[in-house]
Amino acid sequence: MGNCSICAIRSKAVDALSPTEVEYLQGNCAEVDMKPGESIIKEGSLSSHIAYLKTGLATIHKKGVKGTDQILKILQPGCYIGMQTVLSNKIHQYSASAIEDSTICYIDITSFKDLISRNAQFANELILYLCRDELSYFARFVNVHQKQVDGRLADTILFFSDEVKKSRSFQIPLSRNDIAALICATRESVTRSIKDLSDIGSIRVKGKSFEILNYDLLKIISEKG
Amino acid sequence: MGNCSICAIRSKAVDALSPTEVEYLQGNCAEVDMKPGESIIKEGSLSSHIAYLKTGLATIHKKGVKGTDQILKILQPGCYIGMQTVLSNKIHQYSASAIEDSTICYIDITSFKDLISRNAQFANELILYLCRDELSYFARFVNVHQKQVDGRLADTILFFSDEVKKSRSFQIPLSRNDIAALICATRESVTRSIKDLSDIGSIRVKGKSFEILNYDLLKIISEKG
DNA sequence: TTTAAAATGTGATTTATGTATCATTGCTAA
DNA sequence: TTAGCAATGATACATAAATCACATTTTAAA
Repeated sequence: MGNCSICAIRSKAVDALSPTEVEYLQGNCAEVDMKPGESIIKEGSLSSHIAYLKTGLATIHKKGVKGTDQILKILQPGCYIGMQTVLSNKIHQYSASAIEDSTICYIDITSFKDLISRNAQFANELILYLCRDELSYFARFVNVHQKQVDGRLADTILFFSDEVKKSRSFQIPLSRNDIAALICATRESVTRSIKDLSDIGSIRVKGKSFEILNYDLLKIISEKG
Repeated sequence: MGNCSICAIRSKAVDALSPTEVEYLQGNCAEVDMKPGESIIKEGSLSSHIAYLKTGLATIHKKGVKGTDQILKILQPGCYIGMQTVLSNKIHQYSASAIEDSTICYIDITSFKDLISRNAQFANELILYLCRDELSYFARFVNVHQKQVDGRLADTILFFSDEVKKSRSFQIPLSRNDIAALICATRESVTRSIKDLSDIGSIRVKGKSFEILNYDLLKIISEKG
């Protein structure tokens, strides 16, 4: 069981809670360690808890008409998982899985709802969170449709470098198939695109290890599509 | 100036306000009539108000790397416009335009924020609204990438029939270009796809007038992609 | 270590859709 | 009405990316 009051990466929403409320939250949440590949929440299952990614890295993914999953987002510490579903629906509308060693806090949904109606500032922070989150999907939606595979792959590599790993040399903890599901392409196209970007000298890739050799060039490809 | 307290299509969130709060809201909002094509909010502009679609029909759209706009959503009465931007950002991240005669209520953003921090139930309803909204984008995101143009067009026709016009025979107040921007295709593909769906006898189309001849067939195309 | 299974790379081929071009229709306004 | 312009339809062509099929590498297991 974690201690929410001293949690270093607790959300802004939790910051808005009173000590008593934090204690209440803490009493109704459970911390779980997860290995890559483990399922955090599952599309189609009944939702009794919402999850909070405390440490690690995860994806949310959703089944499409073709039967395969599309990765909607890479989640970093500080993300709520399943909040949209829990509040407006009884069944999870998407899945989430760890892709690195992660710690998840499962929060009882009734308690969570309780806090929302009791503390307007808590609710307010959640609204901000949801707004930001939705705007990021808008940008992603438009980008994915106006860029071709090379541009989308460049986006992803830059995202991992700039936002996640904060380094020019890093591991992307996704299979080629996963990357394809993320950038809306096929495994083969991802392979070819990695080759393209390597051939022009913008990146060096070995398995899951990526290194950015020419950041500006990669940026250009990302921006022109 | 509208009268929020007797507004027939006011949001659930406003339902949660006290009479005094409704009066406060009313004092800080302005009702505007709009013609098709008129801009409700504009991407890149400073946001001082959020909008509420009282009557009519509108789109939200966002500029992509290619320079052209992608339509993110068709808005029906009861939708908030620019809420995501206003709460987390100073600049509108997307545009909205009327596509039929519409009535828009512009709400002063400071007042709106005020109400959120004063009334937890109001905030709670907004959270529900945002959650539902985001989930709809998840579904749309996955669909658009796993269906081809015929399936996406079928989706759109079914959407207008089932959700908007509640009839098998109706007008879609969008140009071919607009439809293309909505289903992530080109004008030419839309034309071809309309011809496809007509040829198999699922629809009859004349200009902007659509009639569904074989609902089940259209549904199959929508579902199989 | 050896073997099996999964993931990845590669090339050939197909296909859906974009691009380009031009004809036609319909609408707006004088 | 007629001119002018935007929207639409239609067709030929180009291409990005999917699909298919198979080789190779990596990983996991025995």
